Amino acid sequence: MTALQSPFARKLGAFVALSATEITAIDKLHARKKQFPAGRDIVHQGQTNQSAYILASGWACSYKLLTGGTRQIVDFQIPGDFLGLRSVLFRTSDHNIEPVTQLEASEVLASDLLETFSNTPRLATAMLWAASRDEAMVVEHLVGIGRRDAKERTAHFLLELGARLKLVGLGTTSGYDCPLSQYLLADALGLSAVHVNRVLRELREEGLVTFQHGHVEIHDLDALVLLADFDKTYLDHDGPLLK
Amino acid sequence: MTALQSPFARKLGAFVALSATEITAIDKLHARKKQFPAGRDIVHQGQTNQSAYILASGWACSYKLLTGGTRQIVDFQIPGDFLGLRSVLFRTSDHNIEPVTQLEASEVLASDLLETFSNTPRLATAMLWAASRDEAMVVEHLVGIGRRDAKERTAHFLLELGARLKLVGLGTTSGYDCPLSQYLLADALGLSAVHVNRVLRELREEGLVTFQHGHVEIHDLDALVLLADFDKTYLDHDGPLLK
DNA sequence: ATCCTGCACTGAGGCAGATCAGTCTGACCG
DNA sequence: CGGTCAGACTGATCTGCCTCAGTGCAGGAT
Repeated sequence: MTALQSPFARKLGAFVALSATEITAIDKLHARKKQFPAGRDIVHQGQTNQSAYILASGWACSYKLLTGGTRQIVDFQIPGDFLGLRSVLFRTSDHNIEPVTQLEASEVLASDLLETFSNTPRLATAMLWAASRDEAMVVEHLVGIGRRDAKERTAHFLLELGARLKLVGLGTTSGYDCPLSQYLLADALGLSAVHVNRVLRELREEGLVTFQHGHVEIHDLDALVLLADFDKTYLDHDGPLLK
Repeated sequence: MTALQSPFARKLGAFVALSATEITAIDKLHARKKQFPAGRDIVHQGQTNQSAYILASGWACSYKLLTGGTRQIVDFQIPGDFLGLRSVLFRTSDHNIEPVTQLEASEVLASDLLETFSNTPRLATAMLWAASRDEAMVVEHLVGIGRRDAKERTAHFLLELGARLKLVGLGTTSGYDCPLSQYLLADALGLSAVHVNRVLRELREEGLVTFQHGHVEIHDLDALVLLADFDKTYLDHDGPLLK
């Protein structure tokens, strides 16, 4: 797989039209491929001098732990996503990253990243773009948890995930495979697992969307978008923004 | 006021040691100073080709509106903060920005920003740093709204605000001036104004913190930090990270 | 001097969603 | 082949916070 076809390069290319030199620089970031088993955290809160990773295959989630044992999942990462950018920019990590499935990722050292920025500065701009998109998603989650009720929130979550997966070719408008358990969903949506179960049943019984056996099937996209007050402009745009 | 003394330059300087050329570039971004009255939005959701602003004095808030009329305030901005970065990076804004007080800000056009990045690339890296810090704050709010109860959340909010203001010289460990009404607080914390009032009273009666007449007075920092499970590492670090 | 408006503040009652305490199913295993 | 273990699922009960419907007070307008 060449860099241009890697999900990560495709994502950056959507923001900044990439030159041959820049593609080579991205290639170099992919040098150190590693495998991780599901369930064992690869980054811990408070850990210092941590590497970052570019996710090639599998799903991960980033979460924060509170004293009291509860956790809040901030976001899920899918292939092409950058893991732990903040852990390397600041020297210490403020969150944990746990593989949801077995996963394959390229390790990126802090020095690699800063060197890449200094040699191919447009990639720093591209990363700023990508980070801003991630921030927009976190903001959307914040709004969801603060102001949407359980059903709207769940619907919104499933729609956003679908839109993201479609962008990297892992889903269609009508559905996608999703390895998340209801427990993980609960930790992300700020609900109890019990309630997630109930809400999923309601959405299913109303003929909007089915999430069973690791597969999400969207039956009535329009009704779902309406229910969730979903606006995908924050994920989407056409063509590189910087030539 | 020279750029080095402007809160914005001070903030970027905390991430990347700035050269004379870079300081001049920041100076140029401050060329177009503007005034805005309190209460009238300066950026609207869905607006395209919007400028960004560097806040020189006064407070603002960024929020999202939901169909249904409720809003969620995502964050407050204080002097030195960058307003509407996402509105210029993506061509359309996904949020609103409202001045909380009368404010003074320098307008930054999308072209100015991209030109600055291309001429002084290290500033793109510095902005990536600043944006990541902002994201860390949004993540902290997400965790707060998802997993902290009203009292913890309010305490955490007041502590974070204090830490941020201290960094730009507008507050001390024992207190700071704060022009936010309980209604604004409610919109930010995902509570009703009524409940904010109750929580503030409880915090006051327990001798932890007083918020009255536009001033926050922290009486028992340690107890407050304990209650809120507050960890300021995500805001703090010593010295530029990139020489 | 009084009215008016905005903000702080209070109590009663209701509901969304949590918690508890289970059952049921299918996958894996010795 | 039964044992066990994780995840999906359910009903009963509890609770945090909201909503509604107010009062009190200060500063500015008339």
